[in-house]
Amino acid sequence: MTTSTEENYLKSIYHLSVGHPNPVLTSEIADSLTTSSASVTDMLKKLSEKNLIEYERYKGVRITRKGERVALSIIRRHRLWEVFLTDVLKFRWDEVHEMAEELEHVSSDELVSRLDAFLGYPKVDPHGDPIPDTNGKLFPSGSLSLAEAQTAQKYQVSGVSDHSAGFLQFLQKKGLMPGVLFSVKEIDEFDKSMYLLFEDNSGTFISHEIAKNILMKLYVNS
Amino acid sequence: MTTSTEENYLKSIYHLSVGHPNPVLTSEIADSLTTSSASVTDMLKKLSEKNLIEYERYKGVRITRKGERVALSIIRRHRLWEVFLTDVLKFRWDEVHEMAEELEHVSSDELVSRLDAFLGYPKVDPHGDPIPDTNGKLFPSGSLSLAEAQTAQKYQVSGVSDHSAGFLQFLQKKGLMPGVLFSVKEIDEFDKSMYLLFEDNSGTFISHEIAKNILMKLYVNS
DNA sequence: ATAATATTTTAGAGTAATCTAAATTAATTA
DNA sequence: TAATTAATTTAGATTACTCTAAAATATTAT
Ligand SMILES: [Mn+2]
Ligand SMILES: [Mn+2]
Ligand SMILES: [Mn+2]
Ligand SMILES: [Mn+2]
Repeated sequence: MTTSTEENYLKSIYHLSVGHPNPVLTSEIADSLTTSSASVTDMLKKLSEKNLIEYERYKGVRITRKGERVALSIIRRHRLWEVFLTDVLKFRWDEVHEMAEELEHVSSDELVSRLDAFLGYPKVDPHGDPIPDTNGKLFPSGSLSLAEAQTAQKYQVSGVSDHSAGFLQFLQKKGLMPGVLFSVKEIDEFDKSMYLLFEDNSGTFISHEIAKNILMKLYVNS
Repeated sequence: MTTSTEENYLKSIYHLSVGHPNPVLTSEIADSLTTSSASVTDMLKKLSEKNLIEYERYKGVRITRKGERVALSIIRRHRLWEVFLTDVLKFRWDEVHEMAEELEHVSSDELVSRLDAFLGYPKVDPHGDPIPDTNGKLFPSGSLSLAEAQTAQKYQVSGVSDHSAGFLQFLQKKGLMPGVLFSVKEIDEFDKSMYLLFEDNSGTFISHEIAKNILMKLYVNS
């Protein structure tokens, strides 16, 4: 039905769409897939023909419900495989993306659903991104940026908005992985840098630029 | 380096080669991959160019050491994924082949080696076929056909030579899976059909045609 | 509003894999 | 040995995806 290439395009278009009401531009897709605009135009015609996107030349592209369903199913597979790679095969969170990029195209639905069950129906992937359910429903995590954190509050790291291997390795080193509890001891009023305090009373210093790419939630004792 | 298609061709050529000293014929490859002879000829030229096979037109094809190494690495991946699918995700042995056929092309070597470790370094796949090691070494199982079984001997099912889903389901029903112990109660002198006796004193009847496609080993108490 | 610039599309071509039909070569039969 | 049959290869097309360069359209600046 859909080729791996079509799936990658749909995923890219979906990710570029979410939270942006305007149509996605040809050049944005080309950038995100590191391919030429000419190739993108060809593919847009093909996806449009299959009613997976709405495409008007020179006007950009909007994903349809049908296209979104395909995109979410690939995203589900991608994130479930990432959980498998970290939790079961013990890969680091900065190593799993490339492998999941291949595994997500393995076509069996039954395989995905058994994998989901084996992993214990995880809600988020190793980067804190939510895993769509079988019906393509995605529950928003309600996270906010660490840059918005206040002192005298307890927070929990819930994800990242920069997924690059370098950034992930940096956070690993700092101990800022999803799940980790912390409070903000001090915020510098000039450059907005922060000193974070962990549960064990150790701490770490992070710049505002870094903080912007870390997601967190207010932590409430259960 | 090698595309999925090239890998499938090499695997097919390898399987058709093993135990047959004569070169593999174009038509045999076409049959085994259900493709046209014209397509096979094209691919043979390409694989020959890459020194993965030795090809002389009209004379058939022989796999090189280099080609064999690639084939064995794909076979290793295929069989390890099959173990994962049966042992971990609890698929039946007749369901796993098609999925493994896709998973075997996922390229990460580190993934394969972690999977191997997670599975406990299995020696054989769910169908009793041996799993090549990292260096592409394949230890022959030393199995023989159930058709050669004698009465008053204790045997263990060790594999199959027919891998079709129908045959596997049939054996499942009969309780003749790899690992099962049995002895032969009776062999009909006219049609060579057999009555097999299991450990729990239950038994089953099988024709000579079926027996030929079941592999076994003499069982010695440890 | 016109010109300059940026973006997008089209044109034309290439690679990988596939097919059918025709031509070639090999094997079998008479 | 010659004719017939079978197997294999070549020729010519097709589909999916990609590229560069040129043409078309849209946006921005003067
Ligand atoms: Mn992908
Ligand atoms: Mn992820
Ligand atoms: Mn395969
Ligand atoms: Mn197998």
